[in-house]
Amino acid sequence: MEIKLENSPNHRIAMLAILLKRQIFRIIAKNNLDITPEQWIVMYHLWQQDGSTVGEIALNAKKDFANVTRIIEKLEKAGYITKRKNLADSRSYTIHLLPKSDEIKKPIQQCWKESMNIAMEGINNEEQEFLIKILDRIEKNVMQNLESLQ
Amino acid sequence: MEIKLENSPNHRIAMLAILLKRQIFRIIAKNNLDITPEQWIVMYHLWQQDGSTVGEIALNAKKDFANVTRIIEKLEKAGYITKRKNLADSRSYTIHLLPKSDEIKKPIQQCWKESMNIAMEGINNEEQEFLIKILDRIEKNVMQNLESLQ
DNA sequence: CATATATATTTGTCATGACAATTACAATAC
DNA sequence: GTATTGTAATTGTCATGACAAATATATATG
Repeated sequence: MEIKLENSPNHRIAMLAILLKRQIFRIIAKNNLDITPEQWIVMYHLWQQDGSTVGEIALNAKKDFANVTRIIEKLEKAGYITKRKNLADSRSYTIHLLPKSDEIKKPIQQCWKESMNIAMEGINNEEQEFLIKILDRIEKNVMQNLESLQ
Repeated sequence: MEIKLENSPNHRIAMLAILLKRQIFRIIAKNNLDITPEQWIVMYHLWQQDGSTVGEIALNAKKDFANVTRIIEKLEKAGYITKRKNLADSRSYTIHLLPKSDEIKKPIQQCWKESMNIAMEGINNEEQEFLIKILDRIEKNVMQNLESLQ
């Protein structure tokens, strides 16, 4: 049986993700904010838990350690965060927000909301919750599989 | 009101897409197939419509023209496809599948199915259809917005 | 027909994803 | 306490996404 990509949830999720990324990217650009969506996601995790290590951020954000290293490099150059030697384990660093990060917190959240509102137009709360629940289950399936491969 | 990324459908879709990409990537690698998921998507569109132009593929796959150009370059080097001057419009080229593409069609579809089965475990047809329908609606919202920005 | 505008593709550059290899330090085993 | 193994972070390399700029050819306008 031939595969139909249009009917494949995996593919549809992947493709929609690209479109959503494009959308938030343009909204951020339109607002002249000097940050990318992925950089913002790292900052978000720091807002939840300032002083996290690179590894903790990578695990939370389900990102590759190497990529988080490089995102942090850029955020550091931009003056949003700073790295300190971890006293508890000198292999690692703790990452800390700097005051400049406050400046973009609200505007970037506004961008996020704008993107959400566009994407979710006409989709009611009940449907959104159902969607999140299914995505949860798929994510669990995939995470379990990825972990079993290591 | 603070944003919670865990409850944001946009973010959950984007993150799940990364995990799904990682999964199909590893399944393809495990099977020693010399192709990437994105390269396969371009081939898929050619299987639907051999002789498409770069632009047609980009539109169908909702990809950036520049990126499709480079994916096609790689597929050409790998011997899966070939480019011919478009007689109807000499600015463009038509892209054609070569016999070698047949060799990977079945194995790569098998990888795709394996990835689907893992992701969709425990999620019944009705739920999958509901999911696709909601994704459809979100995609329409986002596409409409992206087009209005041009 | 000549000029202006539009379109198809390519090229350049940066950000990020994947994964492998490396480095530095920690923890464990003996 | 030294050797082995494990872990945190980094670096290298490639694929692909985004977008801007360049190139070649078509189309439209006068």
